[in-house]
Amino acid sequence: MNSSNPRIHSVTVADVAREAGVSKATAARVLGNYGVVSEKIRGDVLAAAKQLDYRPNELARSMTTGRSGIIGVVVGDIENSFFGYAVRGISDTARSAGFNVILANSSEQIEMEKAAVRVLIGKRVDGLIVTPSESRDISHLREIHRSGRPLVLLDRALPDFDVDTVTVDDRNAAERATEILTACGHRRIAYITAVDFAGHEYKDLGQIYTSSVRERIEGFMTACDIAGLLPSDRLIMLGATTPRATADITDKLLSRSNPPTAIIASDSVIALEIFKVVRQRSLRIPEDLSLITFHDADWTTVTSPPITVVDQPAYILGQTVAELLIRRLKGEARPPERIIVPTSILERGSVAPPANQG
Amino acid sequence: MNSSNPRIHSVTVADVAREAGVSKATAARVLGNYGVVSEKIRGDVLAAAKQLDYRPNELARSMTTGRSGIIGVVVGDIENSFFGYAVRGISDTARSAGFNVILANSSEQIEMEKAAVRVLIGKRVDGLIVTPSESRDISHLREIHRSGRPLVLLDRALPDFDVDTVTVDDRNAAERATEILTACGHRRIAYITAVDFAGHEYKDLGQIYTSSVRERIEGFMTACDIAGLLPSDRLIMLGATTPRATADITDKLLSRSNPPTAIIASDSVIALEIFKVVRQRSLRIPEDLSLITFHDADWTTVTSPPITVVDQPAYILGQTVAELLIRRLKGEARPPERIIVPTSILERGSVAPPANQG
DNA sequence: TTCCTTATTGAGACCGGTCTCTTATTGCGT
DNA sequence: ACGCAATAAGAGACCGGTCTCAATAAGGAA
Repeated sequence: MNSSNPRIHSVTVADVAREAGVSKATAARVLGNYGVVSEKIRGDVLAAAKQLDYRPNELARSMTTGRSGIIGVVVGDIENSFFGYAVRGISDTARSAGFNVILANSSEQIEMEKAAVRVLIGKRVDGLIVTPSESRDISHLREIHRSGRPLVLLDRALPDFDVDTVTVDDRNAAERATEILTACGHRRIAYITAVDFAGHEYKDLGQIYTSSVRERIEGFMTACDIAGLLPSDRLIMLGATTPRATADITDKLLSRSNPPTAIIASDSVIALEIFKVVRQRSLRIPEDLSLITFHDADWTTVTSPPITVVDQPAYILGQTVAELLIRRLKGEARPPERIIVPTSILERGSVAPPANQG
Repeated sequence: MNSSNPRIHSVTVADVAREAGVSKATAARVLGNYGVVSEKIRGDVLAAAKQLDYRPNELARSMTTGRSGIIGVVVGDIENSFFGYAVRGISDTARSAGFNVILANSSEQIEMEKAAVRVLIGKRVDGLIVTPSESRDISHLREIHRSGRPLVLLDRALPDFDVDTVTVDDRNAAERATEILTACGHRRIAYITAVDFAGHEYKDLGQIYTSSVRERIEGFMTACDIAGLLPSDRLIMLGATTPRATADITDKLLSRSNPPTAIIASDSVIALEIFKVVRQRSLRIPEDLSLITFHDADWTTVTSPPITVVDQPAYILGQTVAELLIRRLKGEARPPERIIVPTSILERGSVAPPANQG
């Protein structure tokens, strides 16, 4: 990056000091708002600063103080409105506490996540908020922690990593959602999630390295078991990472000789695609297929019928995680906390008893 | 912010140099990847760096180079998915060119916009991308420009401010959208926008300080005039800044003795609210009311009927604006460019001839 | 009036990099 | 074998702030 950028010369404390006829140290005291300075001198320096239009260089300030006033945030996918709200919650909370936010996207890929963390550490962020995309390889997270920088996990807990964490009650939510379906009479239910895995075929939980996904699947299976569903009628589908993939998965599912009578989508992006496929096949919701999705996305209220959702308070989640981090940043020392934010299920019109069939 | 944070001591070039038994300058050369160093020494230094787990301090690097590798972005409202896509376009483009992004939200308020710009300048961003919320007070933007930092305007042009700008063809888009309605037989049409103004009552264009809004209104009015609508039947509504306000405006509009037979919404957030109010009043789209909105939000395809939209290529817009900025950052000197990205209208099912009435 | 305490201001080191300028080596032509 | 150019490594200044410590001035007690 050999730029011809002719180094922008900006006004420094030294310039202001000269203009005001005081030492650099004194000018710095006034401008940096620390130490003690007489009222007269303060006035002089301020006047000089105004005169020269002085703007503090936060970079230089950060260098000496060791504090950058920046919080690094790594999320899986900003395009997903769930994360959008969460990020907004983080930003608002951070700003009102005087912090800025640098955002990075991992696309749910561990390598991109590691790269993002490396960059943020390089930028000397004061602390990090991460949505870990895997629970297997967390060396980079342990490293953050070891370096003394506060870290808070968002939306996904890591079992063997004891650090501040804010999640929703995924297992319970999935269980309750599934229960609604089984109570309604559904005996063959699919759960579609974005987690990918070589082969796309679900075999057992050992494959699943993302904690929230894992918990949801556990909740789903628990509810299925309680209702006495056959294991072969619990259809767990992985790999809905793109609209195209989601459509293919849904298509395949609905083309079976014994298709599921209900589907649970792990996020609203997936649900939207499912909805489109269903409509394209001229199936009716909820008569031919019941649908429940995680996240109360805006579109779920304007479809016909509106969609029953697991409402995750994304904004609050972001707010909470930011507050936790900021408290650490302010020096609060306490054992790691794991906050679980409750969800609620908003029953709308997308669930009905299945049409009777084999 | 008196933190008890015990300054995190990190490994520096000096530490690596000592470990490798070379001078600081030499270590810096291999670590910073500049200058010439013999292969042997390079190996030694790299080994020492690995050994000590050296991580460069980007802050310090930025201080001397004067370049931070950060692009500052100020948008009106990240929650609006239009901006969401645009920001994603910016981030992706920036990252692949080696830049990071700091995001700030102005909530479409000029004072917050100014504050955001001040903070970003303080952080010594290399360049800025701004969605100006007003075209009246742009002193802070002129200042950025004067300071030698590249600035590119996104989505909204500023007539008297000649700087790189990327917008869509708002005037034309609005005119075409309106034309679709008039051609269909509509004679009383409302245009609802988020721009606020004391009194909320539209009087004339002189009130409108946001260029894209202004252009759209101009396009709207032009099409109405061509179709021979009475000026009093061009209903321009300001102040749809919150869901609540939008609902109120829509309610008031539909409660008139002579309600409009068609509505154009200036963004998808507004349209969503209009849709909800319409449905709540048990009116049918398009039989009782035609609706067109700017921005092809995901929900517009899953309603019954799906909504006709002005498709603004938000991601491309973001990509383009970032590319323009990065070219400047790399030292390209050329007269300011104003790029206008074309939009297209996706005709779906929300427009039909009005039921005949007064 | 003299000494000590307290309030201000100044001088200069430091943060962790980059970069210029020197100095010490090495290699090549003749 | 000698001189000169090219190459590699070292020394130290600098970026723009913060912060410690010393120096000076003013005020109060004895």
